[in-house]
Amino acid sequence: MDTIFNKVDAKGRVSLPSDYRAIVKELSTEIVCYRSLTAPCIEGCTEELLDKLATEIENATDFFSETQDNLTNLIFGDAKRFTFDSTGRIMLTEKLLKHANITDTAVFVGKGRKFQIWTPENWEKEEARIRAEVLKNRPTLTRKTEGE
Amino acid sequence: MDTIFNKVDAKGRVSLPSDYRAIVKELSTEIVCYRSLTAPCIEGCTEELLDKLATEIENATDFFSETQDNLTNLIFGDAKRFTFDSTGRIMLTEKLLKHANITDTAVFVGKGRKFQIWTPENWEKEEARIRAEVLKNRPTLTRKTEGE
DNA sequence: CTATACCTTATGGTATATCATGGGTTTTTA
DNA sequence: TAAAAACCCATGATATACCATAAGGTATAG
Repeated sequence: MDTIFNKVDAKGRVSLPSDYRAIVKELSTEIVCYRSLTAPCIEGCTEELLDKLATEIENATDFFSETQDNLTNLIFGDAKRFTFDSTGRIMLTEKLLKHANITDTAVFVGKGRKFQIWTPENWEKEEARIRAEVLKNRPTLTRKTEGE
Repeated sequence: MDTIFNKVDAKGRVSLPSDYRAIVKELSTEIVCYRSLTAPCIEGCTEELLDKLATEIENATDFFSETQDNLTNLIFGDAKRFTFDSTGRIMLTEKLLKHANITDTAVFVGKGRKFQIWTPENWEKEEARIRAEVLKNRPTLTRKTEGE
């Protein structure tokens, strides 16, 4: 949850927001990050969730389907474990940082069970885009959410 | 639940009205707040309610769908947990206060399972708008009740 | 019926704990 | 052996927890 702006220092270190850490901490001290398939940002989650995603893909698509191959290749070929130190920092790789265009500031955006990391500029644009998009389709959304 | 005016101090602290707290207190001491999509106000609810919404979205859309991506970003990127202390206060963030234009007074308005926080001025306008809306529909309402 | 005592709630202030961030040192590895 | 990564400690800022006071409301006793 929440959106948090943290600095990336000269060594490439960045603090994982404490709220984010809290979710993982009980189990371990590591998360998994990979390049987003659809946006110029990094995605992160627990390894547990990624495993779950793997089985979901296996169930959802044909065993021999090209789609499954592509998705698994893209995500699992890219995913890398990051352990955070006693102060809660991780060191992102060049590949990830470059994909998201991050240099000195990382924006952590909560997504429930996973999160994303953006540059301030790109996130600002993305947020505006989403808001416009959702407002346009609001009737549908309202019907769905009003169910509860 | 009625409408309650509370002060916001220099640090952004504001007392959650006791009636509102009572609903949550049995379970926990925290609520979730986020910017309203459609109005200049803050919305609040229990985390439970937000989780429910999240699972609904997960069920209604598939993992890689753009809709799911948009909704989870919008909801969880914006929402933040607020734990209230022994005196029942929470500390609202700059982002939330700014969105609602709140400086020194917060108006709490009950909305069933959730609530809203307005400035006195904006709430006055909103209430007038709602009243006008209801009056517009009054003929229909009257015919219905006269039938009994 | 009124006045007082008690309880709840809001609000102001303060201290403590937590977190993000910077720098230095050691250990690993390429 | 040089560079990078893991580890450790220091510090300033900030949020959180706690205490004290004030105000309003209710119940009970006189």
